[in-house]
Amino acid sequence: MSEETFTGKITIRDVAVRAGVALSSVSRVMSGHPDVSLAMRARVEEAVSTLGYEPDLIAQSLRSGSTRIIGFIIRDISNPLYALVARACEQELQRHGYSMILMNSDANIETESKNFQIMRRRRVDGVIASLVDEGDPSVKKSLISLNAAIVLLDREVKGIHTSAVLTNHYQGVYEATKHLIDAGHTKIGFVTGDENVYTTRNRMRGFKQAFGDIGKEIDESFLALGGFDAEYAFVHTHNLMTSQPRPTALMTGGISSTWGALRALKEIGLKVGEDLAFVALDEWPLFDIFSPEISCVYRDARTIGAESAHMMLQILKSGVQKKLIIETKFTARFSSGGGL
Amino acid sequence: MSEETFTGKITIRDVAVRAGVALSSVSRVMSGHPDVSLAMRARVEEAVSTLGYEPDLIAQSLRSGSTRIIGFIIRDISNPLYALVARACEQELQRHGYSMILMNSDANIETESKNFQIMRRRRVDGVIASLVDEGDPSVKKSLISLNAAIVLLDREVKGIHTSAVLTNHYQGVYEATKHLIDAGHTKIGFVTGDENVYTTRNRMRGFKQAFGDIGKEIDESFLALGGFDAEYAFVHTHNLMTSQPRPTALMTGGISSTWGALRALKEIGLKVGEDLAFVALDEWPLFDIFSPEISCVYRDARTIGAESAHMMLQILKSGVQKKLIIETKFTARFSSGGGL
DNA sequence: CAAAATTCCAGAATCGGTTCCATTATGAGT
DNA sequence: ACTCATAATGGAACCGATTCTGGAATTTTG
Repeated sequence: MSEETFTGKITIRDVAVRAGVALSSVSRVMSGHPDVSLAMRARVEEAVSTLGYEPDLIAQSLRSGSTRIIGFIIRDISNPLYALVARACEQELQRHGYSMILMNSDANIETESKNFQIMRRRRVDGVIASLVDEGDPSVKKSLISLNAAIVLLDREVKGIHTSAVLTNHYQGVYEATKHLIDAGHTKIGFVTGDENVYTTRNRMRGFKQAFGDIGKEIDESFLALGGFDAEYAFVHTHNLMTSQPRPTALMTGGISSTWGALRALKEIGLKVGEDLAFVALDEWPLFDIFSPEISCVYRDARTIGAESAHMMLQILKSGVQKKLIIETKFTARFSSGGGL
Repeated sequence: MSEETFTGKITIRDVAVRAGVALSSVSRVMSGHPDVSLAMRARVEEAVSTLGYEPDLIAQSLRSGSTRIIGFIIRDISNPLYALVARACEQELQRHGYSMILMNSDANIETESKNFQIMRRRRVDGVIASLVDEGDPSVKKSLISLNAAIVLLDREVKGIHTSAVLTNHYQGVYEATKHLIDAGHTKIGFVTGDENVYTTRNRMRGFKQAFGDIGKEIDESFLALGGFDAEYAFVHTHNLMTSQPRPTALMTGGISSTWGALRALKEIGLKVGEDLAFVALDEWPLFDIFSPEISCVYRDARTIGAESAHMMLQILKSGVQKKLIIETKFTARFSSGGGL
């Protein structure tokens, strides 16, 4: 009685002593090994429940080589889209007995590299990541030396075969651009991150295709593909919209970019849906209370999160790697009118 | 050469062999123990760098008893305020060699309880948590049996002394309410979560105080304190604003509540700042591009995150527990006008 | 009823480190 | 030169589990 009250940490040893059996027998009972008699099972279970024994996951990890931890590396969890992905992913992992270690790379390739190193040293079973820059030479090394399962989020690394959840931005952006072109726009600004990631390249494909359809080239001077952060979008939206000639329509890729751009437009005094046509790529849950309503290309973040977890679990269980494409959908609202 | 290329995992043993010294010596060099000669240090370091040895954190954890992992349990990471807290916290922990395991309790007391159990079994060094319900009997047990450092976010648990980062909601809500009362409002609706958490109780104190100042009691029928989720806020805002008599002003506590309430108002067709005065408790980063602009009570999420990490590190280092109060600030904008 | 097969369990090795202890080599003190 | 303190090192125990091996007890078989 008094022992149970005061003992700091109950180990398998304590259980073995209490039940009067060997360590190995306790282990067998706990893991459901067949070589266990009914009497043995009963004795051990009695001891386990009265002592309140809970196996130590650290010790199990060391011995088994599996930590049941999945790393999750993204640019910034405070981006609502990533937050939704992370949440859905974590729930799904939790359900299968895995925990998630979260790290923000902060759009910094060195931070990301360190994150991978820590994941490696922590011996995580896998990493789900949205890389800062697919092309950086350090990335390939990080992924290989990680020595764990990998699922990429909207990324492709040349020369390495990994599972990935990709988004069909192409379709949504194509439709959005076509929508603008059909309305009469040809001077369309585009503010988003660098082409060193799949996301931007895939979006640009859709953008170019829509122009190609009418036999036109895009005007490079209306492009600002330098960063996903709000600050970059703010500055370049400001520049674009105060230059001559200025775009009559604007697309922004990523929620932070959209935020930065909308701030710039507000400061300049341009009203979306009136003074210019505006389309956001990636929708954010609270967009629906915006006024005027924002036209956007939607993708389901929850599905992305849940599917990335599934793919991870599948690799861990059966080694099967695959790519999954998530569809996007353009919805025209008030903001993509006007501007002409 | 060929060994280095093919070997799967390099252990301290490999290093010891390569350097021709004992395991314990390698360990001493790695940990910076003083009992190491210059020659020894050089030999070991040579071996370490040519083999690319990295100590295994699992093994270190098992032996040392410290995992250098901090658990982070919140209702929902997709709440932007929590996301900002988590991000700042993670950065600060990372900087000091700690990693963060993230878990969403999903506003569910049982999920939260399981989360604590897993944290315990993973032997995390500490947990930073925003509890679902301070009063639930299981919570106290969870916290005690966790056997780790604890920092609570905006929570107080009776009978347990823990560190905590608290917010002075009182002041901000008091000012906001006074602002509405001064404008002539007496029928003020309040939609937020349950009083089983410090956050709501502290907010209600400010709310009541402002009424007390003018010798009035609050009207309980305008209160809806049942949940922080958007759905609850949507339903109860709808109810409140379509009943007779209806409030002329509305306050919502928490970003999800604000979202749900704004959706309901939009659906009903009531314009904030005109048809009713509106104040949001908790501001989120993208508020600034809203139109009309929302009056709100602000608290700095980044500071909360960074400070919670600091407090955690301090407990771990020196065992010092303390409470910290974060101030709030009410800013009147367009939305809190009108309604009369 | 003896031999063979089965069932069940204890003991030891192992995962990859850290740390205590004993031992040897070195230098200082007288 | 001899003792004593000090510095540096190797060896072994240990953290808390899992799993392999071998043997005892029990059951099946000829």
